[in-house]
Amino acid sequence: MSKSQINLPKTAFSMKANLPTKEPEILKFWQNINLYDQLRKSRKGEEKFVLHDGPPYANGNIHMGTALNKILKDIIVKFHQMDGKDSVYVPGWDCHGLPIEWKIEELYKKNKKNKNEIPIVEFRKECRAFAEKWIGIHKDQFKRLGVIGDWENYYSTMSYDAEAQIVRELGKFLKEGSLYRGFKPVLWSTVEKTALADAEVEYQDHKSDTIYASFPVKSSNIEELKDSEVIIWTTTPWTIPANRALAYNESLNYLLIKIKDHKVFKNKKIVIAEALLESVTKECEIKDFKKINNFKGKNLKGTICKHPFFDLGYDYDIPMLSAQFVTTEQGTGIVHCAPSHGPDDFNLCLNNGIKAIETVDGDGKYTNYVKLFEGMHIFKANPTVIEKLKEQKKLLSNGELVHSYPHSWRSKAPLVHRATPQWFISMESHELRKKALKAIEDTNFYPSKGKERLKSMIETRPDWCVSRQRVWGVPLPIFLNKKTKKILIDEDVFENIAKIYEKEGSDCWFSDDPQKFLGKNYKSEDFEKLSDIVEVWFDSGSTHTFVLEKREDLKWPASMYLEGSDQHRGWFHSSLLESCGTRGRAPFESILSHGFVVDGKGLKMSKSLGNVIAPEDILKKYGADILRIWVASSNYAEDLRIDYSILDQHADSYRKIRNTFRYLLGNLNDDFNEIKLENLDIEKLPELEQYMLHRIYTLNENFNKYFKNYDFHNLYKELLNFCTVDLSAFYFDIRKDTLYCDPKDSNKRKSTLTLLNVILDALLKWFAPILSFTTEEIYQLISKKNKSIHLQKFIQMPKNFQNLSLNKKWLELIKIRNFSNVSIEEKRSSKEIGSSLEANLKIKLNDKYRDMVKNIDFSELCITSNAEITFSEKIEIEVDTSKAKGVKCPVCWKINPNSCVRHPT
RNA sequence: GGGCCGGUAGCUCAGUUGGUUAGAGCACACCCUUGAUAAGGGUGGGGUCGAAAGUUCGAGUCUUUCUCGGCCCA
Repeated sequence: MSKSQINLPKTAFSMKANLPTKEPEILKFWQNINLYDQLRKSRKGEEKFVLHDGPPYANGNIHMGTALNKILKDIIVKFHQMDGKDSVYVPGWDCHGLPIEWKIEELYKKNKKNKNEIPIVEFRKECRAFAEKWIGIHKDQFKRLGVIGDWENYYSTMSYDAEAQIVRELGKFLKEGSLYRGFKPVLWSTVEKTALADAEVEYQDHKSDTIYASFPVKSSNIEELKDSEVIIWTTTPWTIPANRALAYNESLNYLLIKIKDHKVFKNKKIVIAEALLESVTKECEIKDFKKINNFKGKNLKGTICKHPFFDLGYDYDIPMLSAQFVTTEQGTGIVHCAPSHGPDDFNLCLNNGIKAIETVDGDGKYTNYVKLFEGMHIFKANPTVIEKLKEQKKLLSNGELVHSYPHSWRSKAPLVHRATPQWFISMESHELRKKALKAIEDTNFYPSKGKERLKSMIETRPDWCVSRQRVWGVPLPIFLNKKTKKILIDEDVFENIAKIYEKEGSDCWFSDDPQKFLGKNYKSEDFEKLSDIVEVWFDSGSTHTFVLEKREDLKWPASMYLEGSDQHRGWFHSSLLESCGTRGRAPFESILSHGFVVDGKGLKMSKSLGNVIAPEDILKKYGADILRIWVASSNYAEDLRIDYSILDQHADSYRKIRNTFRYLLGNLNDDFNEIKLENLDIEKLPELEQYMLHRIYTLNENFNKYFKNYDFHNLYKELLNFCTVDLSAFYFDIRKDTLYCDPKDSNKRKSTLTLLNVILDALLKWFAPILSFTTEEIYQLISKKNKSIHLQKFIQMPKNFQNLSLNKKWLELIKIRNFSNVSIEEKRSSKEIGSSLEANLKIKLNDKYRDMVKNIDFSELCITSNAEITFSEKIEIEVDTSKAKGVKCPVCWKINPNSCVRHPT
């Protein structure tokens, strides 16, 4: 007897994966066969699945979050493709905006160039080149992850047709009338006469005037307040003329006290927060007072006050509004709100129907909206304000304070918040909020909690400010009539501008004669051309218009938008508003949001913690398929943890899967035969094979169920368990004997090979969307047709694979097998036997099992040399193991008292 | 500081409307195998379900507080 008589597995599929070197070869293969084109051709005319790519910002190397996002997208796109749909993925990039502007400015500084001396058009060209460079880098990094898409025809928000379409979209809002001119406070330098971004601000110590001022109560739900005064504290007295409201905190306790010893406020009643009583009375030198009442902040609701300058013509109502930004750190627990001079104030007032106006001009002088102070510079106004307050007996106290205050990084001058003209899209004028909320109802969310998150943001958000005083972006296509100050609304003009941009891009807005854009019907001298640009969220919020609608290979609305959960505030949000405003519905049918990548302990990755893992490191050490397993096996509904120990575990699982494939290939000798499942004569197969078909059928059902819900971590787990539990530890182990030792023409062996073919086929397809590289490696080994695994479809499992009664029976048999294993293990640990083939089993079963085990050979099932069954009413299941006696067959290694029946010597 | 979401074995995850001693795979330990061999099989140990209090006959599941973490806003 020699080994030549047995059929040992033989395969070219190596045990060691070597992914970091093998994957790039597979990438080349995909490129050579033009996989993306083939994918499109293979599903021509089929139902489309369009996952519209949320454009990453073309700046800096990709990080784990980006990798997660792209891999998740790719997995979903591939799943739908294998499900038979035309599943199209067009990647895109977000290109305009401040971060790139800064990068170029930084370069200027290094080279001692002055931005202001460079023509805008030149500067913008450098921004464009910068973005282009990063698109190229990103593209290679994304491809390396195994992401398949139309990389040659990607989209970008700075392409000429994108810029043109953004103008058309804005034109729609302008025409409708929902895009209006309003005011919003921005950080402003009165020296440079310009707005500053947060990053251009330096904080330095500054000496400010401080005041405690009083606002008489006009009406209130609290009876005792009616002849009292509300006290506020501020470090910017010059904003008092712009006051429109007072803010309190619902959860604070407030006091009404009567002052007995103050020279001006003697016998007056004032309202302050209880927690600040001590500091206020001390600073205002109130020594003698009486607490009259205390009440919760929420009771202040509905209280109306009068402006301290009421008698000087400031005769409007000052409502008290609930706000969470009010704290007891300093002041009085009531904050004076000038919507034109603070972001908090602005938002609070806006939410309560009080809009900001232009109270201060670019030079820092009060405008004619401000009575008594018009033309005065705000930095010189404090003494006058204080004097007037004194005069009106509304000044409880004043002083000075040195504190940290924003200054310009250039001129070092102190900055102010100043309401500047901005352009807004109204949430109400054309029912945008209502439309958006309806659209959310019509959208599927994965996970479902995303719905509430987006909804609550839309419910409370203020009007959308779409203008920025910047350079690198799409110019707002707005002309103002110099005489009437009205916006020019003419579709022909918008279309003319769009046409020009399509040809030459939007740079010309800043350099060319305005007449070019106005066309023949208007004279440029009658109009002022705006130099604001569109905020970048409007750019990316419009991608559905210049990508989904414009491309023949896509569809509108998209089947899915998929991004990190931060994009509920970002791209999901802006796309929803843009689309609801212009098209009345969402540009997506579903939204999938994923959590953030955190380290192994759940902490966010940061340089200072030293817990950052770059995708590049993982690709080098493990390969993309391991990273893809990490994505598939993690629950994206929560934050996703990653560290090297987690990746090691996934690499172990990968090895298990790889060896499962290797067993299949080895026993098939790399000779795969596709089995026509519907022609399979199931009845003729051994029961074990029938049971395995049932398992495959069930698994496929679960697979489809999980896939429909985008529940990949459970899907992956089910596949992995199938490999380890059903195949490796059960079916493969049992059938080794048949595969190795039975004649090649035996029915049982042929049946087993049939199953191996079915299993290999199914596993390859089930795993292909996740293990894109490894399944391709295998597919190339067995198909030899130069076709990709990714062109295949999932297998439709015939209904007759399902056999519930057989399943029930085999669950019992497996239970008996487990009892046998425990019994064998006892003899093994007492050193009586080693291999299970050295064992004979005596299985005692309850009578009820009699029929069930009639045709079952437990020596085959438990991989022992012999197994006897007896029945009894008294027990359930009992197994005795004894050492097999006799001769070991040199072929099948079973021990027989006489010679082996299958392999006679 | 506010809003939202989350914390189940070393890891990745299950745990239905509250109902037996909380499950799976991996990892780990020990053993077997040497015809899947830098593989494969078997057995086993391991959890005060973030903490505390409460509701209940009964809580991983419901309520409150706290704590840790994440995202968004400020």
